[in-house]
Amino acid sequence: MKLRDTILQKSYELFYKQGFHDSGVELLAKQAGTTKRTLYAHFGNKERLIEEVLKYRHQMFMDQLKDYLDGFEIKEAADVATCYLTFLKNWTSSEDFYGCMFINACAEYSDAGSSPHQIAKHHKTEVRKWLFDKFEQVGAKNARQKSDTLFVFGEGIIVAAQTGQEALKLDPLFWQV
Amino acid sequence: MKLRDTILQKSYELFYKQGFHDSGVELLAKQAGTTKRTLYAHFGNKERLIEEVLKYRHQMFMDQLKDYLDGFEIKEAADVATCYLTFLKNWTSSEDFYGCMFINACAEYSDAGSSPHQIAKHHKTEVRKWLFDKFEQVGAKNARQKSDTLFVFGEGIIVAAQTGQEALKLDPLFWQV
DNA sequence: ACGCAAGTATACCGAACGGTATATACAAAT
DNA sequence: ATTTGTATATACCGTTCGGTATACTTGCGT
Repeated sequence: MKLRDTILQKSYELFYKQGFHDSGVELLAKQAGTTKRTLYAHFGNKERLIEEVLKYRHQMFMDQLKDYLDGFEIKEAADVATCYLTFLKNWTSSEDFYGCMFINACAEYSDAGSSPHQIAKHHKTEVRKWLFDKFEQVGAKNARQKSDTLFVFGEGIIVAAQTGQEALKLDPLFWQV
Repeated sequence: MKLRDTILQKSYELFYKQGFHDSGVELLAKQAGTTKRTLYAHFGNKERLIEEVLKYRHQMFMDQLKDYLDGFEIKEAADVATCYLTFLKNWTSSEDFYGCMFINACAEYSDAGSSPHQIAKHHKTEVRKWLFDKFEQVGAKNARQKSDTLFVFGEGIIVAAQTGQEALKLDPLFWQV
């Protein structure tokens, strides 16, 4: 694997676990098995590294989501919802779950003009769009309302898991309009 | 107003806008119109200040929620949901909204054993409990399921707003079981 | 065999970090 | 009138931050 990709991946892991401000460049380089000098040769500065890591994570997430959905037969609206929710369930209950990196990025970079915030917003917009397309593909009525409701609910599930809320009793049909 | 309370309030504002790691003690003191020496005399260290600020915010939030609900006549389950959702709507669309401070705290302190994380978890648990009580008070069926569904949905609305998702078309009856 | 790019190692920069020390000002309480 | 508590101002501690400079080594294509 290219060193650049190693830096990206290891930086992703550290940023995800420790947050952006709390992850120093010295440590980032060490985790990638390289030095600050090389890291700066590849990314220029920390801000650019963060941007690249977020784009890397976005691609990873969308690929995982698509791959997961390919394993199911999606025939109607209910399938989209259950599939997306089980995907999130698997993720949020996994060992190394520390919330959504993009939500975390917005928490650390509240300025809507900052690049981490913008990239995070873009990611969420893409997910929302993707859900809408899925509902449209199965010919669901009120696709926009269904997808937005499912999206918001998904965001809630992610955050509830991050804040340690367990044994949530949820209405399995909430998304039906 | 006591200086200690001024420090608490100003620290709350700075932490909320800039995050915890990015807010230095020097600046925190300056914003409160005092010095580091005095700040440390009151709170001992930054970690304790963060804890106090989070507890301060928790109290503020619960009070606001209760005050808001007192302005409505809650007769049935639907009233609880619409009231909570409009409360969130007002908040998330306000000028100085930078997400939920407790979610942000969990983003910066992913370690579940850290005090910011624990206080945040406690806060969410209290809100969840509060919603459950409200549904019970109006004699709603499946109060637990209703309250948890509403809670998760609320979390999603907060985060969706923070990540810049606009014009969400939501099913207004999602919470009905 | 050679040149050149890529990576390594290490020392260093100025600035900011959390935290402390010392010494002073001032108002209220006794 | 003196004590006491609270706040002030300022200088400083060691450490870490993001970022840079210099010099050395390695691997690969020609």
